[in-house]
Amino acid sequence: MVQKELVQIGEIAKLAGVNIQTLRYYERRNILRPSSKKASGFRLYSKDAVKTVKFIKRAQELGFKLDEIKEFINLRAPSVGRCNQVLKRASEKLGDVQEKINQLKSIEKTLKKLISNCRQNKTSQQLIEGQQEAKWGQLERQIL
Amino acid sequence: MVQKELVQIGEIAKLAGVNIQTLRYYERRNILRPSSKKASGFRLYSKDAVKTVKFIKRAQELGFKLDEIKEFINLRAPSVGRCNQVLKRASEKLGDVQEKINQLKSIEKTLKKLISNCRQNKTSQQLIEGQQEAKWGQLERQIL
DNA sequence: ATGCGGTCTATACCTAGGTGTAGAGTCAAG
DNA sequence: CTTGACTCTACACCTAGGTATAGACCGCAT
Repeated sequence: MVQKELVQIGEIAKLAGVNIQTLRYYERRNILRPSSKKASGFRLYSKDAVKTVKFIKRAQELGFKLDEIKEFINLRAPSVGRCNQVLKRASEKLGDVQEKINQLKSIEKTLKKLISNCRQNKTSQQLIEGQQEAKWGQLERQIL
Repeated sequence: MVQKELVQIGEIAKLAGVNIQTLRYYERRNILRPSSKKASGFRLYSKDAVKTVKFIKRAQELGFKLDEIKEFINLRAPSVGRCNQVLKRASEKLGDVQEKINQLKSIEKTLKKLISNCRQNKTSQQLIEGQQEAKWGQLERQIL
């Protein structure tokens, strides 16, 4: 009901910055299907597909597998009808996402300490080795 | 200067919940080396290695590649001496981490909306299809 | 001194997620 | 009605990150 404009696979690939083969692969994996096909077999995508592909790529960088990403994507389209189902899956996903956020925040905190430690080091040039060691030791136990 | 207690590879693998081969693989990749080796060639690890392995696994779930994780780990040990270097790498890493956090937060937000939308749906059972559609459309444009 | 579990190296194999290639069909422009 | 860019299917190949297997060695308890 939007995006009447259909484009070919090469256009989507270029705009989304991925290989054409990747799009065909996503189709095989049932992750992203073209809106339609010409009689000749040419795939036709709505331009929204670009956003979907970019979402997929972003989600991958966040450590989600393609199958998980598929679930994210499925949370919308087929949902009209089985809302309980969506509620369940979405809540699970939300938990995963929040867990990842917490893990990252803990890494963030450690990095910040590492950095501020290092800056102190710089200002008070050449600290006594012993103290230095002790500090690194502390951080080690936090980061790992 | 801590953890004098050295254990064999199988112990670390069991405690960290990974395959023994994985530890040998990490050694080949220079990500995690045993503290020492017996004359016989048996690897000996300090128990801290368990934490390191768990950190590696967590970082992988967050979408970091082994090479990136290696950098994280290297931010500590060899740092005594070249603090500027650490400062630089750590700041870059911090940026990456914060970017990931933001991406995840945006997904989190979308999921929350999806969920609350769905709950409304449930209470006001069977909404008019048109309105329903409109709502899903909105979310789609946010999530992707 | 021997049996048994743990470990060694080396090499082969596996899965996820693509990427490249060949050979043929499509289609708009000239 | 041909040419060049684009696309099709099918299949082979690639990288990262492991995992499995074979054949030999270690080391402690019986």
